[in-house]
Amino acid sequence: MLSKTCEYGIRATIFIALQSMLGMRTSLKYIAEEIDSPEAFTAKILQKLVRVKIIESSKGMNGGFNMSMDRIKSTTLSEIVYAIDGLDISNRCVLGLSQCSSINPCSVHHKFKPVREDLIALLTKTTVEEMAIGIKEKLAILR
Amino acid sequence: MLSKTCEYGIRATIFIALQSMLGMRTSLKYIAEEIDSPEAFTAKILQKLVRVKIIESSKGMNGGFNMSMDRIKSTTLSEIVYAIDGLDISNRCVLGLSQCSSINPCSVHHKFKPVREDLIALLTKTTVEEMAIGIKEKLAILR
DNA sequence: TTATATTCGGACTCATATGTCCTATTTTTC
DNA sequence: GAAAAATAGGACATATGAGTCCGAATATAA
Ligand code: FES
Ligand code: FES
Repeated sequence: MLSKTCEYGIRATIFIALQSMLGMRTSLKYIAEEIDSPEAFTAKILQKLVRVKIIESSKGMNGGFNMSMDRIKSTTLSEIVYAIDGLDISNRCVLGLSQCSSINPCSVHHKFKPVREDLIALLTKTTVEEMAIGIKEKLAILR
Repeated sequence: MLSKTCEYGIRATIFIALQSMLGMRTSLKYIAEEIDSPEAFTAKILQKLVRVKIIESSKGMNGGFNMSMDRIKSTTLSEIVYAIDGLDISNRCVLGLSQCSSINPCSVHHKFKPVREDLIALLTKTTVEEMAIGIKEKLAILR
């Protein structure tokens, strides 16, 4: 469904947002511990998220990653997924046809379309803020 | 979502079913042409489907693959997916937590659960027969 | 019985995803 | 200015998924 890269990326973003909401910058090391991910690999993913400006980083002592309140409120799951895994999740034919189209549909296209639309709605409507609050309120976990 | 192996496996099964409904056994070569898949790789996938008895094979001249009318009617998409990709699609946490559970949910569990249930319903309720008829009626394509 | 057409299955290759390591760069603290 | 603490980024390593090759087994037809 999602690549591991993407899974780590989402969990890391949620944790960074949570810390940012408490006014704190977070180090890679702490992030990797808290989301139970390989540190060096997570570093690569965070670099990517910095480049697309979903999160911010600062080097040096007391450096680390953070997210602006604006970004926390406006960033949706879909942006993270698209940045890391691309558009396949919204576009790709379930049966692997080179194009997914209602005009030349595969054998499950018509049944699958609404399910996929629900999935896309989930991604585009779920904000990082919402997820971070879920963690804060202990309604969800990150590891 | 589905592995390529699984995509090829499903498309091959649909085509074998279609041919079986016309009373014909189908050779690997013809299957690979019709579903636009690499022949040797498809062979491996079909071997697996034979082992789990979703399709049948016979060697030698005029050999090939076929499916009993019983199997065509009773086999669902989910059986093919589970046989090839395993249960991950129904079980795995979207955010990669080691367990997906409502008691210790990840940040999207509650929103994702109904979508996944719809997906599982799609898989368990869609029969090979239904898909083969769709191809026969030219309502869907295989390549 | 021999030639031919087919699947079976093991060993291999290739591509991509996942993950590690090491050095450079930047920033803060002393 | 030097030491320390952090991210950046390239090169490398490993695992898995995707795909190929080839000989063995089997069935049919002449
Ligand atoms: S054509 Fe296959 S999902 Fe749309
Ligand atoms: S816990 Fe993540 S999807 Fe259920």
